[in-house]
Amino acid sequence: MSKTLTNRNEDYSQWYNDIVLKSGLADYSAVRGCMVIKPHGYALWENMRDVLDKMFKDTGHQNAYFPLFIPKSFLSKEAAHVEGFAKECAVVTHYRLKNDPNGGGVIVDPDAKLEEELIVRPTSETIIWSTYKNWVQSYRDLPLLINQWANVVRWEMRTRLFLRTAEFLWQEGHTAHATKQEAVEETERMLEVYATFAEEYMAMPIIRGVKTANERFAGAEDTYCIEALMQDGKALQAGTSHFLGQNFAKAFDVKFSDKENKLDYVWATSWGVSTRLVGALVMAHSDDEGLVLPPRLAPLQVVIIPIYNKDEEVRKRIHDKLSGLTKELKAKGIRVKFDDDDNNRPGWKFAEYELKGMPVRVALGARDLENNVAEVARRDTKEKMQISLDGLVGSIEKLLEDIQTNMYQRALKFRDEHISKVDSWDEFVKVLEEKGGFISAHWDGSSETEEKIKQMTKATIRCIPLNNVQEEGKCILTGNPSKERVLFAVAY
RNA sequence: CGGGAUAUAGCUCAGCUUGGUAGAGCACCUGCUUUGGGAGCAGGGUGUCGUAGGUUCAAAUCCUACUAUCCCGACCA
Repeated sequence: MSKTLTNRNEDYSQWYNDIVLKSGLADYSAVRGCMVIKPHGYALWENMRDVLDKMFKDTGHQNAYFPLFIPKSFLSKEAAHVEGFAKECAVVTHYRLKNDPNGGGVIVDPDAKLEEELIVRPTSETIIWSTYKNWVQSYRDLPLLINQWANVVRWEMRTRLFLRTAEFLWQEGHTAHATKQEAVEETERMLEVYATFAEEYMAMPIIRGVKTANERFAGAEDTYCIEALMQDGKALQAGTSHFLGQNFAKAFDVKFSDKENKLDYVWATSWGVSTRLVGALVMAHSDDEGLVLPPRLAPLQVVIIPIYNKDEEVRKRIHDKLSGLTKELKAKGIRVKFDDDDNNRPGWKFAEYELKGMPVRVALGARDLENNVAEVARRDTKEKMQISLDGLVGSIEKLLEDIQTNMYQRALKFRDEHISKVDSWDEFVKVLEEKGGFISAHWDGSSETEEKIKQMTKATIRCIPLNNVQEEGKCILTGNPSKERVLFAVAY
């Protein structure tokens, strides 16, 4: 019983840390703010990456790879961009170590100072746009649709496993277009890719929206986002897609000749999701017994556990039956593990696979064999069923789909119950304190008001939902006129 | 970067007040018995007591500095 988790209701943060560590997703590392992603966590990320990668390619993008290091001067070319990232950049100043003449191991060789310092990329707009300058001359070179899978570094003061670490893995798409309209369409298209991924694969409902000026990406004209709601009532930005206008094209002088042979700057987008999605997945679905993973992303979808007894003949029959079942499931493309390891007993395995979030567990013992059934347990509801061995593969296939759907519906219900329409300041504060979740309220559109609300309540405007209903109202704080409601929440 | 806490076996922690040669549980290893919700018995190994100084005959224990981690703030995907 060494792996009991902190109760979700007692201490949500501690529960989150416990579950990430004990389910084997990740571990702390020797480096401040950086984590080790363990095989179970990395397998989850690989599945996310593979699905997204296919979606990117299906929408016409190609992968490429740009350097980890960015010359310091590049970063200062776009004013808003510098301001956004300067405070959290790791800087490389030297390129060589040497033995300490005083015997203290190695030291930085003071003679190996770089002429120009290098920044470890916090994001790659600058290095990429300095390159695009050479790639784009004519409208025939456009659109340029590139994505890269990479690691980035942002020197965060306070880190949390997956949600905010100094180094993280992500993908960043960077595209160049001939017209503003095309670029805006691309921005929206990729937001929709993220939304589809969140809903259909992560089983996580999200709200599509646009950020306010305060929350906008440094250097963007418009930042679109998908916002998810975690079980503790806090919001989490799960993906962003930016319309960059001509800001980077101007900063890096990326021009093209159009059909009329007129020179113009290209229009840009960038978009990204990160390993933060793993944290989102954990906080959206998991419970006090451990992870609950959606079948479409779970590293393993089905675990099969034999329950043997002393009888060698029965043991062999159980083993043969389950080996056969494993093969059949694999043939159907189901990710399955037959845990025939004799070192751990069934009870231990049940608990362990629940902790790891395995969607479906099949157990078979002598008793079941006699009745021609298997015990099938689903992780999302913890329901156990006796299912006939005849047609078991079909039952499991269907069950995996049911689980995927049920997880989404359950999260959707929770999310919808946690969007509160509020029309007075007192109510706003009360709902924030007592219920959490999204608050749909009127706002006068000014950054000052948004900032005040943030200081008073910690709540920020998560987004202005796309296709938002236009409705006359009064700002929740100032009483000034407003044309639409926006979504507030305390966020991760 | 400010406030708080912590640092001892792989993990969780006791020991520190009152200085005297390092402890428990879990995990691990061996064997046997077991196997339907984190097995039982027997035996066994495990330490630079976070790092560096200082006080002392003697430091896990007292003092100083440093480092790291966690929690709470400011900042952020």
